[in-house]
Amino acid sequence: MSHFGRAGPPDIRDTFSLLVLNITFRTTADDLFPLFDKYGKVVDVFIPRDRRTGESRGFAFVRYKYADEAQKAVEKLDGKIVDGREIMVQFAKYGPNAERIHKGRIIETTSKTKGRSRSRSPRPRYRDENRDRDCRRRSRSRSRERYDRDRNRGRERDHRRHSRSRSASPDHHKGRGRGRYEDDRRSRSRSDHSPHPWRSLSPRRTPGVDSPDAQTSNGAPVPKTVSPHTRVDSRSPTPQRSDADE
DNA sequence: GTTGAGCGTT
Repeated sequence: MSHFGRAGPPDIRDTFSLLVLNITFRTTADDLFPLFDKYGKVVDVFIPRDRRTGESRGFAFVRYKYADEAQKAVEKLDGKIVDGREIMVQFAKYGPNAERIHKGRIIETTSKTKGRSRSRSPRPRYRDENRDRDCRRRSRSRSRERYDRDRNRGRERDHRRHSRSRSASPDHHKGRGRGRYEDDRRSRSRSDHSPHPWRSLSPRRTPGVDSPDAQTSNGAPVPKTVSPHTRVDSRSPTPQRSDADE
């Protein structure tokens, strides 16, 4: 009973799962256990963490033995400042198994409440009036993007391997982008440095005849067929890419 | 070393 989650689900017969959100990434199950255990009998505390980094995802699941205690903990701990962050405690909606949830929901209002005869709303909506709104409004940033991207990458990694390896991959973009970037940079560098070297030189050096002079003056094979098209240079070395890419 | 919407493991 020291490490929750390590031993897996101990016993979920009549336990109520509470979802603790907005907890710090440093908060561990051991830190939440005493906190939640104070308000009721906590059978298990599990904090889903990343498999790659092992860091907490920012939410934890607290399993209570009795619904009344769980409800009490929700009311008491919801909005409590833990580790400098306001945590949000609410009943878990989605569970590892749908059956469990179905049962949990029923149990939530029939198992232990039958003796209490207390009609409490299974849905903690009361906290949506002042807490949720404030909490959501107070913080919302690009973190979701990062997580979303991370999750997609880890999950769709297999999928992408099977179907498509190229599309919108930052990794690929970087690996291959370098080659293209070099070309692009080369062409752009020229463009930036001198947008039209032959042009400014041709008309000035040999007004009236720029074709023959441009060739020898620049020293580079620059026929009139490719004068204003600077991109052709960068696209030339990668013809298949353009075909496969788009 | 970081981040902040949401829903879980042997």
